[in-house]
Amino acid sequence: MPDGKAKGELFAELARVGKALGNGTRLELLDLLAQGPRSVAELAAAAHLGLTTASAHLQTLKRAGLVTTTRYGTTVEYALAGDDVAALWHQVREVAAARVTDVGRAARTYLGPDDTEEIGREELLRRVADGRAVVLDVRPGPEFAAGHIPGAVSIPIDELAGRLEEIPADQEIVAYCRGALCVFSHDAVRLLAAHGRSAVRLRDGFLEWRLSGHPVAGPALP
Amino acid sequence: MPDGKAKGELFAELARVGKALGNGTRLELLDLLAQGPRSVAELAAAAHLGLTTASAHLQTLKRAGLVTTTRYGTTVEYALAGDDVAALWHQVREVAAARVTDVGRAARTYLGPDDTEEIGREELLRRVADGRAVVLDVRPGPEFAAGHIPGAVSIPIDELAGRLEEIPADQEIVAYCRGALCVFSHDAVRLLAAHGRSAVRLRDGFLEWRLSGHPVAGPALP
DNA sequence: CGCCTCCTCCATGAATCCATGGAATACTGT
DNA sequence: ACAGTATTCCATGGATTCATGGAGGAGGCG
Repeated sequence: MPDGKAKGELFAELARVGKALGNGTRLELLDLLAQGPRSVAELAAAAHLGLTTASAHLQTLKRAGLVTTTRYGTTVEYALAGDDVAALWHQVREVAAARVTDVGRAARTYLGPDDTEEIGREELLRRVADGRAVVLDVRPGPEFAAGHIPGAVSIPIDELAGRLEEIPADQEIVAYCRGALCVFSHDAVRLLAAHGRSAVRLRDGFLEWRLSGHPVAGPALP
Repeated sequence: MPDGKAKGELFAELARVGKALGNGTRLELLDLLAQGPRSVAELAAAAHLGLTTASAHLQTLKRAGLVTTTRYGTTVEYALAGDDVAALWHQVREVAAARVTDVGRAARTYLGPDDTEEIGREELLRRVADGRAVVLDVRPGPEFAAGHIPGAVSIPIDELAGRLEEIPADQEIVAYCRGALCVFSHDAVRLLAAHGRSAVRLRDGFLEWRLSGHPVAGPALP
């Protein structure tokens, strides 16, 4: 069977994509990049990594074709190579959540108790159309700027406690953040509830909103 | 930031799925399993692997939750854990084909020259409905038995040369095999063309047929 | 040109992965 | 219980990966 070598090479090339996904730190960087382009230093800070460590992992991702780089002066901006990569990352999470029992446990540990109500994307649209709810984006400012749900108000989770009065008191609040693995919206709903506000959480987050074809305001990914 | 540990653990758990995809041999096994359940010995033979090597990789896949095992007497049958895993494998291939330039080159080397005509799934259905074409499944017998396109005729590629007369001469032939990375249908179309038959190839293969929600004959995956 | 910022390259030791044989286990049939 | 088959467990050496420091570009600015 002379094609044994060619076949092995083909699968080895495919495995480069898999290898890139085989490290928790890289997945964390990928999750951040799914929200929008970032520089190396920003990514390192957001993921609590050393600069060289972050750079090394980003280059691994780049070699696997999952991210691209653009130079702006001295800074290098990394971005997801395309929405197919975001879809891949989403599918990894889907499979892991469904098949790896420890993922469910780890997710509950990270996200906290299951004490917040969540609604789906269609329900969000319905409540907004009815004028019943305001949509609150609690991600960091730059991520909101890179793209968000149309009509959403941006109050990063760090500033939420001090800016409560900016949210109309007579409306229900629907908070969202990055995605299913993001803790911000959980924290936001708890904080709002503690202040007597009626708040629910969007199931999943902005990544899934975008992947499911819903409209996005602000610059889109290339 | 006290949740740093929990977050790291969560991503590390997710990375177990990625790690499982980070080896060409395992991807090859996954590709075979996407066609239907198989025993360890069958998989080892199909992928030209040592028995212990195949067993070790299959257990890695199992630990990552991508496959399940069922015991039948002394033999252990491995199967994909679900269609979400097949979708993940498909998405890996999509991204790799689009983003890793070497994958395109390796695929061409493996699949051979681009000398065969291919048609899409809808076009296949149209030609069959018109009575113009017969559908030919050239995968090994057990894979056909595990599931196939309704109405397809099974002639494994190894036996095709000796069973040409079984195919009606007045019809066009649409050959398919496992998926986009499977060489059988390419070879089949070349062989049929060399014998003066009018033959085209289904784009992609059975995996994509099933994932896109088209009907399947024979036992389906759990 | 010097100097600063941002990032990449290089080297290193610890840890992990990989393929592979030989031994051990699980189950079947007699 | 015994022999036979299918699979897993175990040990091993070689290769790869990982995090992290320090040196080395690349580009902007005075």
